[in-house]
Amino acid sequence: MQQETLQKEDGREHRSEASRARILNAATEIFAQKGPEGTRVDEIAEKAGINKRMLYHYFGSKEDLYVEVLRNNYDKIFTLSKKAFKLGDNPKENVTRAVRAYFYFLAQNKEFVRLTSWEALSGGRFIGKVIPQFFDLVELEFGDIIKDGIQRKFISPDTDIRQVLLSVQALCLAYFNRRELVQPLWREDMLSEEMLEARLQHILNLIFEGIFSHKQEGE
Amino acid sequence: MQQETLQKEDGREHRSEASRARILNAATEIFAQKGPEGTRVDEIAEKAGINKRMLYHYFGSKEDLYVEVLRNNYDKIFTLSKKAFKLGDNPKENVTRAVRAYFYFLAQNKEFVRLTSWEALSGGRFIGKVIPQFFDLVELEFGDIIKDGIQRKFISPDTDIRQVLLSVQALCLAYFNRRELVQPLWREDMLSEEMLEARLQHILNLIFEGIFSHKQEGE
Amino acid sequence: MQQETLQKEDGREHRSEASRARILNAATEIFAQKGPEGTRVDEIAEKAGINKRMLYHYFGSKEDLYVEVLRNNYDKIFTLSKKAFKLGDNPKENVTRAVRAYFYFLAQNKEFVRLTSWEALSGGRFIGKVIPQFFDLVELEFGDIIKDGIQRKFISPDTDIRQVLLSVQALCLAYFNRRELVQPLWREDMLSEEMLEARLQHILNLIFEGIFSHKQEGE
Amino acid sequence: MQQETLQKEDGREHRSEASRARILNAATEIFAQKGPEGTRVDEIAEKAGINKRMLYHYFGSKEDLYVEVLRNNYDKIFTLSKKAFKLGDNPKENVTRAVRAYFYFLAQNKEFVRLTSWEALSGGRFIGKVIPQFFDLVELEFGDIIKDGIQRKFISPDTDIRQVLLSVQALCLAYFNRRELVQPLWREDMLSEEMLEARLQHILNLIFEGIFSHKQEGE
DNA sequence: AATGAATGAGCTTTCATTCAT
DNA sequence: AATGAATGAAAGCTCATTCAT
Repeated sequence: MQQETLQKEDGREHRSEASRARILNAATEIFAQKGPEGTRVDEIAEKAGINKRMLYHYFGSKEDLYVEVLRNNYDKIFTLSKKAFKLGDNPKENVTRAVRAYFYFLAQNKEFVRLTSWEALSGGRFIGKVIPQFFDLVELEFGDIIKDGIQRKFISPDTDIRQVLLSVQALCLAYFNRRELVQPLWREDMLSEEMLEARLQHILNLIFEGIFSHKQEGE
Repeated sequence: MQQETLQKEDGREHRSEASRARILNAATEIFAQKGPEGTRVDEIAEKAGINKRMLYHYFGSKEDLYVEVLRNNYDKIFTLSKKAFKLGDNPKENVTRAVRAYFYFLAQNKEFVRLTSWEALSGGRFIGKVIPQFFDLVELEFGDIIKDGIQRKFISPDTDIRQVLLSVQALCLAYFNRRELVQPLWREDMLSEEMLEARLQHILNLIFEGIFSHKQEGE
Repeated sequence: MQQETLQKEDGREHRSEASRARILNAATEIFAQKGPEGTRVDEIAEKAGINKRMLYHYFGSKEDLYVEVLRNNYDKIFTLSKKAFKLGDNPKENVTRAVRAYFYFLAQNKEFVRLTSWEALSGGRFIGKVIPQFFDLVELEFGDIIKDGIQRKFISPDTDIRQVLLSVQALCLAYFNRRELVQPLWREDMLSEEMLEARLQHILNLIFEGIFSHKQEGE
Repeated sequence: MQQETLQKEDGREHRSEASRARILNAATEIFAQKGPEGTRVDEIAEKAGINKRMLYHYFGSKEDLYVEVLRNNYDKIFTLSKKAFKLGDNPKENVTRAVRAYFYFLAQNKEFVRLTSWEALSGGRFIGKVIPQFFDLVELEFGDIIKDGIQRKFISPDTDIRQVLLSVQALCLAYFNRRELVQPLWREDMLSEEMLEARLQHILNLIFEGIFSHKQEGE
């Protein structure tokens, strides 16, 4: 079914590559918006401006196309994690840098956020085909940062790294995930630069300090 | 669409009520599992052990049934928030009590968690019909707890309550939401009593202290 | 199926007779309005204010009920024809009397008009069960009137009686049949006493004189 | 609903047009036979020899298809009225020509006759979507003929044109409408050339003379 | 490489009818 | 005599997929 086009380095057939890309873009947008079940093949074809038949020509089936969309999006974060998560000397700065990178990646990849959520709800039914040993690749690198923080005694030694990873992810993702639901109640545009930065600072603050002021607590 | 068969005090329509309830239960389970689009009416009917026709008799349409399922589940958390969020004297204890109540409510209402998520993804398309001014009703009460914490100077005055609410919700929900995705990587059963309590402690710790030990930081 | 209630002269069970009558009335109205295919059994039951089950108890099936409705309505015109079509001495008066009787019968039996039309369209599918040798019983008597008119040389001897019957029927029926369609174009209320009488006069005039004035024609 | 596939002058979509036409033909026949309620979409598809899906592709819904069938048939009589109802010098000939044209149009358009009747019974529910200001377009032109007859003093000045139109229509339509019902009683084939002509002559005679011989009457 | 036309399986919904009391 | 609850068959409609060019 899944006809991988192998003509990448022969330089001919721009048309075909272009068509394939347009399908993939359209599919990404619609799958992200409506989920795998809610998406209609016709809608993708129309949005891509190509004949529905080509979609099957290039991707084999609706499901295969969806998987391809997932792969494509996970490649992005894989790339990010490779680049942005260098381990520096200062654990706090390491965490700050990584969370910031992750948070703004999500801000700029709306589709990624939603695709992840659909996947979470379908219990990773499809993602398994993309990343057999799935977990957000980010976690690997980020895990190392936490480990390093523990070794350097900045973070308590009995910290469960998995919990931390889950929490950081949740704190970042939720802002975008629940945005449509809560936007009506927040006055400001939640995607404005200021609000994004405000959310990031809230997250970092939470991670480093919690919300309870320690002087009070220490009394 | 004839939702409420009027009780003519002759006590005979138990059957009717029972059928209605069985449909609602089956629907809750399947809608939670597969989402509004992925759910098949036949499957609900089969699971409820009734003729498909009755489903339309009692609920009018698939969509109306879904909305009814939502309403039913939101009633539960509404009840919870009324009961569990009394404001006591100690802000830290208030928060602890509320978070614990919310977290264990989620632990015990798997369907609620998933229904919420489907709704978030569909941009609250249906929930609007249930709660016109939608937001997790919990937020209202929980917000008061935070406000009180600020007034008593346990929480910094420039704290954005909305951010806190979003974060607490995210920290609790994510554990159940992403469970299916990450379970393979965690050795223990994430729903065991110990693990649930461990997660709750992690969340409370994060809220009160953050993950960075302050002595280290303070050096 | 068709359970003819045979308790007519034992005087007991008024309730049952009453129920049967209410079903028949409701059915008559709705069948006349929407036709055999467009009618819903539930609607009849609701209008009759009885349980749907009784409908089956008394009439066996939807179709049998429809046939019963037809029989009931044809009885009316049968009765009419027995009463109103006495053969007098003056052919013109005979015709006038008969047409008037028929026309006003239609005016007062809206349902009869419509039921006849549905039957005509279904090719007498059901009426066959009521009147094996069907034709509007009126025709028999009216036919005699025309025959008499011919014998007395008031009507041309080569007149085809069947054509005349068909025409008279058409001229009367059409006024009520097409009323809903043309009413918007006629200013007056087509069912007012004046307009009814006007139509009757037009029909009689047409039958006796045609619409072309003979003086002109004779020139 | 995508009714008109735009001709891209490459002449290839004959198939498409042909399919559309076959659906329309099949639909016309079956809707005429069984009425909008009695018609089954599957039956149309089977008769047209196409997949049911295409019917929805071309026409959107069963109801829209029905409306299209109506439009299509009313176009025919519109065309007729444009062509056949020229106003000549002799009123009697004008009427004769028009009635003949109308009568034979009905004889040759069995479906039109029945579709009109279904519409009349449903109170013009659908026709409204086709001809907003509905009335048989014929009436317009025919009305002019009568008016002209009045002006030239061939027809009495107090004649109500609406009544005449209604009557002429009724006299023509009824012959075809009630044919199925009365055919068993007439020996001859009512659709034979001779019988058609006989009916037309009867109608014309009725219009011009009435059925009562004037010598008798005049005595 | 690309397309318009077509399809079959399956979905939601409706309806006349019967069961159990 | 009367009823509320329940049903199976079939209706209208949709969707991913393939055929023919």
